[in-house]
Amino acid sequence: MEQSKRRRLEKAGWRVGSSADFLELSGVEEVLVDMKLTLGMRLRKTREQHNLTQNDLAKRMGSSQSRVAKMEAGDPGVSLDLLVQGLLAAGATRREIASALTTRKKAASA
Amino acid sequence: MEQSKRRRLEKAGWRVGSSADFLELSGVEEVLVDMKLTLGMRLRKTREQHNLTQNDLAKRMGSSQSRVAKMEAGDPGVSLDLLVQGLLAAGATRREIASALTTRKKAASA
DNA sequence: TGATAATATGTCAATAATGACATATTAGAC
DNA sequence: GTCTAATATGTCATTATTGACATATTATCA
Repeated sequence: MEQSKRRRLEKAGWRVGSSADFLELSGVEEVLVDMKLTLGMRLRKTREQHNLTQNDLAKRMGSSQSRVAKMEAGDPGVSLDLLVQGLLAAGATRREIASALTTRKKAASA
Repeated sequence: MEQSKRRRLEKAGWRVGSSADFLELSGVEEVLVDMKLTLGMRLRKTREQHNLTQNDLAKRMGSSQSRVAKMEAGDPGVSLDLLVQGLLAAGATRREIASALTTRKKAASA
C-alpha cells in the first residue's frame, strides 16, 4: 500500500491491512510494446492509403527511409513520439491515432 | 506531389499538375506538444484519483519524483513513451489514454 | 534474363531523454 | 510561527533514440 493512499484511508477511518489491489496493473511494458506494434501497422496502412513511399514520408518528417521501415516493422528502438509524428505526417488525424491505440493488434501467428 | 502518388494517378489516367492537397498537414510538432500537455494533465488526474504521490508513482515506474513532476508539468524533455508508461503505472486503462489523446487540452489562459 | 523502384536490415556518430540528486517552493497540521 | 509531506526546478552522467548511410532483399515490368 502506498503512503498517500494509506494516509487518506486511515484518515477516513479505514483499517488498511495488506491489500491485493492494483491487480490490473501488470504488464506496462507489454502494453507499451503492443501499442507500438499497433501504431506501426497503422502507419503503414495510412501511408499506403495516401500513396506515399517510405521515402516520401521520411522526407516529410525530416527522417530517412530506413527509419520509416523500422517504425512500420515495430523495431524496439523506435519511440512513440516518432510513431505519432509519422502518423501525423502521413495524414492520420488525432482521432485516428487514438482509435488505433485501443485497437488490439492483429497477431501474426506462425 | 509525391513520387508514388503521381505514379499511381498517372497510371490511372489522371493528369496530375500542381496540387494543394495535404493542406491539413501542418503543425505536426504543435499537435505532438499538445498531446503531451494533455497526457500530462491526465496523468496528474489519474494519479490523484488513485491516491498516489509523485513519489509513489515514481517508484512504481522505476523513476524519480522529479521526473514525474516534469511529466505532469508538460516539460519539453519528456517523451510520449514515458507519459504513457506513467499513465499505465498510475492505473489508467488503454482506453482512457486513447480518450485523453483526443481531448483537447484545457487552456490555462492568463 | 536485366533494370528499376520499394522496402528491409545493420551500423554508427550525434543528439535527446533518463534517473538521480540537491534544493527550492508550497501546503497543511499543529 | 514550526514541522512535515508533497511538489517544483535545475543539473548532470548514463542510456536510448535519432538520421544517415551502405547494402540486402523483394517485387514489377519489359
